Amino acid sequence: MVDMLRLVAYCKDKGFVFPGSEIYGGLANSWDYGPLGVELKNNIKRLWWKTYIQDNENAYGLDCAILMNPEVWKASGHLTSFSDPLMDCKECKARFRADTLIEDFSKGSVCADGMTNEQMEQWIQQHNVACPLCKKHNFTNIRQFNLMFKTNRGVVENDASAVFLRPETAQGQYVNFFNVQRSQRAKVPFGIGQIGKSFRNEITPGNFTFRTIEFEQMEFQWFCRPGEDEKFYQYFKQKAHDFSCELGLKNEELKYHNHEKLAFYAKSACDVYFQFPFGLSELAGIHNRTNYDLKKHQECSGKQMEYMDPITNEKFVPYIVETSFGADRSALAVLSSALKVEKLEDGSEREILDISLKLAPIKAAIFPLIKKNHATKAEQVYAEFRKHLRCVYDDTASIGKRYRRQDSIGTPFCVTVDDETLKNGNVTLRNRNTMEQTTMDIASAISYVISQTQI
RNA sequence: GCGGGAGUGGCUUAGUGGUAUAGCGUCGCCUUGCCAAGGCGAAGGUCGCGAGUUCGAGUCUCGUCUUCCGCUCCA
Repeated sequence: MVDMLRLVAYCKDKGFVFPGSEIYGGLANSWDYGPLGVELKNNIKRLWWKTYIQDNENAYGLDCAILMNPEVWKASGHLTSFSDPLMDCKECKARFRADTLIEDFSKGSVCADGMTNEQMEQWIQQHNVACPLCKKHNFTNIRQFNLMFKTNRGVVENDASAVFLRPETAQGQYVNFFNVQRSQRAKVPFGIGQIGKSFRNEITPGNFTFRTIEFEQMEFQWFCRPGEDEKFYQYFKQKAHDFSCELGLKNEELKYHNHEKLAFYAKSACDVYFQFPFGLSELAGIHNRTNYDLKKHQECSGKQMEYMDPITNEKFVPYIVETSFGADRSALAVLSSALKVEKLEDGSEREILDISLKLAPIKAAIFPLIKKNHATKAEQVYAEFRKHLRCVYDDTASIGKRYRRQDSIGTPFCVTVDDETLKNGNVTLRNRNTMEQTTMDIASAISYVISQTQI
């Protein structure tokens, strides 16, 4: 596997990923997908959609608003658990939560929950609270650290108009549970999925596109009867594995970790880990969230969230098994897994993107064998191909160099136009995986490439 | 957020206070009948950004942004 520096350089060089706002010196943890990157990511999203929505019995798509009623985030717990009052010790540089400092110092006799930041600062000063690590008394002021991005609705900046950019897409599926159920006449168990951007104000440097302040999630929520949740949880663990393999990730690059320490909403949780160049890290998560979310929304909204089973006439708040894939992480995993560097005999190196035919950003490249003899015909062939497939045309340099260029970005098929094409319309189709060359007419070549590469 | 490195055409890089180097890549022409051949030519850099010191700064100082390594944090 290539190292991270090489991968980042490759991505910029070929047009997969560029640093965000680069001409202004960039913006930390933001990246732009280039011409090839957007094709790759779209292919990944299409494959996910096909796997989880299209080719899945009783599953429905959704595309929710990024800005939601702030009450949603109260109900989900994000407004409290995503927001920490932080203080740093100026002496030893350790960081603490102010409420934890107070509660630990008072041995639990003081509850800091109702205190304002000013009150907490005052309390810490009055009681001469020492740094638990270095025992000194030199804290910074409280800085409110909220993982959610806040913005304002309307023209007046005040708390009444504060709205948040969603930190996960899942809540959109939860609040629309009955809209989907009713409009689609869906029966539990059924699933709702969506692909969309989420935003988190992360402080951690990000390992390229692995952790960014703005990222795309592919989330699928399966709503089921209480008691069936563990069965479906096992089912979706297997499905996540199958999808990872369909991305072209190899068995030995994937690891599974069942959580013992669980988040407040989950009954059981499993993460899919991928061996990234910087280490083993999370690619996806499967969570049995129980009926926690819908019950919370029932409490907070006052709306009934109980489903009436039309066959048994039972009423229950559905359990939810969530499968959450990172779209950007998936793209990064695919690139990490596929990029190979070959050492040649003369000491130079060549890059090869050994990516699956379905995910390849460019499906075919069309070449005239000799520019001055075959360019006109080749341009016509290109015009035919691009009606059906994402493809490119290249008439520069030698034919071998053009093959190598396409190999370096994972293009599965190269189509060469030569004298024979001028005579009888046959082109030469070269397959990157097998290195085989076959001759066929243009229409057959297009059909064949479509059949091999479409999702 | 803390500590320490780094930033010169797309990439790699020379340059230790006196007019900005080269290779690769890219583009054009010639050549080339199938896996990075060859020849000729061209474009592309206010040296991350902003101040300061100096007659003069890519080079020294300060700030700032980005990035890498190590901590810290992490639904």
